[in-house]
Amino acid sequence: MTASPRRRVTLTDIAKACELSRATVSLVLRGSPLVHADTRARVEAELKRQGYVYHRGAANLRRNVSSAVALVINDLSNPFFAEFASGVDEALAEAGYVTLLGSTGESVERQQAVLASLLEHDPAGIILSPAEGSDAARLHALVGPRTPVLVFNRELDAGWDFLELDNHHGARLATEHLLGLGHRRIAFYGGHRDSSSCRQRRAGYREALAQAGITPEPQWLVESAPTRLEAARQVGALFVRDPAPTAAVCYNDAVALGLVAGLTARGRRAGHDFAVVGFDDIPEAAVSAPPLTTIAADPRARGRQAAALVLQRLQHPDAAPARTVAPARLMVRDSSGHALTPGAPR
Amino acid sequence: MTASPRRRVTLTDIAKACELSRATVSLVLRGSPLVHADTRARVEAELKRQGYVYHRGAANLRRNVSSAVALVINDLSNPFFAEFASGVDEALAEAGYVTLLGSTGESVERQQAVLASLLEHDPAGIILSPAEGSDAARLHALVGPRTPVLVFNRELDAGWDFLELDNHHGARLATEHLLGLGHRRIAFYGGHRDSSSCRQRRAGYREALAQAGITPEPQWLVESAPTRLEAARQVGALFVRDPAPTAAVCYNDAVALGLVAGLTARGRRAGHDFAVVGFDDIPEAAVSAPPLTTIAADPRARGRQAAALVLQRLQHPDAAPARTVAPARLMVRDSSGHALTPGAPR
DNA sequence: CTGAAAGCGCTTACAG
DNA sequence: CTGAAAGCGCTTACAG
Repeated sequence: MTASPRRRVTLTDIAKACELSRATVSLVLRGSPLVHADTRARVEAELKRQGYVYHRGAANLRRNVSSAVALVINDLSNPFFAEFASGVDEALAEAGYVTLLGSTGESVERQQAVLASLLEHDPAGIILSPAEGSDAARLHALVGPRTPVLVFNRELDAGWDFLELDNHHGARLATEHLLGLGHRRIAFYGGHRDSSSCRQRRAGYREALAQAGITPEPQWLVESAPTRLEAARQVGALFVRDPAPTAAVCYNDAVALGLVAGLTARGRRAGHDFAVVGFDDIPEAAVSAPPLTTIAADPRARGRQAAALVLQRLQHPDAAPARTVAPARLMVRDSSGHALTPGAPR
Repeated sequence: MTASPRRRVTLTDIAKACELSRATVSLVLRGSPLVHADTRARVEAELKRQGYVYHRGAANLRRNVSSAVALVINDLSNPFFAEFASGVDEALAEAGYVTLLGSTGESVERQQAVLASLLEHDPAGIILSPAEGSDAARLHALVGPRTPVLVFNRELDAGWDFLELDNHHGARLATEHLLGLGHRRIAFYGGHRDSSSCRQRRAGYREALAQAGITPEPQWLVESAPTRLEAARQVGALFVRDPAPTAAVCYNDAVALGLVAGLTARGRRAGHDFAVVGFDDIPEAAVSAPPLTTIAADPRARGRQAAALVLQRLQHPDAAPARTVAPARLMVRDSSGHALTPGAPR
């Protein structure tokens, strides 16, 4: 580790110093059993002495392989995606891959630009959580047939592998939980109707209500951007007319926490006079006040799963596209409160 | 965009199809004005027709440049780092660089491994938020003299650029705010004594207290892992003996939110009978219940700044290492409550 | 304005 | 067990 000059130390430098060919040094690097033990030791000492750093890009170019996987998500400041990215990166690192990060900020145009840029770095595969409004054909034309894509979270009809959360079933579980506690006027709060995950969650909610003989009223369906702040701002919409809902299934936890905050600001208490269920089980859900009843999606585990699926696809490029459904689990905490006492809020 | 075979389309393919040399096609790609307009048009049509994707790795190898920057952080599931990473990625993408992600999970050993792996991908520079207990000499030996490093958040005596938060001043601001509200028994809550950012924040806290003629008692100094959950568990330590503190400066927002939750669990209300100030201003701070008074570090802006600093270093490899201090700003919200009424909680 | 040639740092049959 | 040679996909002086 001499305080060497700026020039990169290459295989050729090591070969020269050891009076060997580059081929032999390369064999040492790749751990070939062909090399004589003494030669190996000499080379390894010299590698260390000169502070050699393997140039994986050059090797990959020659071998026609890639050791990178691109991860394209909406935005890391959404904790769900941060956890997801964390899981992806962890699993990829374990498998010897490096993660190339890209954020779309939920913009279809930025998504095209980001993908185009990442593709130039020759990723072995892509994990893509599509921006809202993505056009499958356009994406497919951009990515081409050589790079496998694992789509996460939002369906995309592009013939790629798909890892989906069980949105429908999760929302059913949430709604049935509230019905079981005696609620009859249950809102579906937050999210945009045109997002596929939101549509699926609403469908599960409607199905559970229908089975209980209930048709949701317009006032029970409140849209909002899927952020805490926006959700907090919309709370008034639930209470414009009596009788107002007594409970809400929320599009996600961010929205649920916003709803809780908005209720507090209006002098109501989640878990006491209004029951709230979230979706995602982000880390804050367990420690918010009150702790949030929610549907666990375990984004970190989903990240690991996405990494595993894309790596598996690299082994079997010609297998049929797979659809994987990640299970949803109800986590009961305080925000959904206790059973409604008969005759309480009518 | 023909549904082409699996083989990669290269410059050579385009050159052949256009009956030109690879050199000319390369000039088209790089936008050289030398090429005749007609030739350019022909080439560009063919590039599109065959779905050509530029292989930046090969070009970089030949040109001896790199278009990647490595970002090594503790963990994306910490929202502070998620925001930071988001800002880094955004600014790097704008400058035409791609972000290589690495997480240490606060382990010095994983940090060595992650860096070694990332270095093999030949990053132009590294943005490193060092794991606790990092050894500067060991890191320097690993990275070598060729790759510039921008250290973020925790000081590291390795002769690299350093972007630091103004921890000392921030904690002073927080403490003076509480003193100004009439508090005299002010705790410093959370964090580990051996982390440099924690030491600096404590020093600012002590300095402000000293200036008010106050010496902190042992009971006022509570250590905890810097997470919400751990912080919530330690709350009892503040109240083991009377008189207990009436306010706390927290190591960071995660800890502050944990403290708020712990207080609630013990029947106390942050902002009413106990004043809480956080540090970082993570997104939740503004929307928690109660909203958190805190020191804004604006991690996304810090991320952009870190990216700018490392890119600037690439232009001036031989300039002296720079230390940049990012300003701290007090954000007053509800968790620090109103002025103590004289004679209230003694 | 275009082409022939060399080379970035590595690997991999193929000889010996 | 080791070496000479070709080649991955690109760029860049240098000629013409």
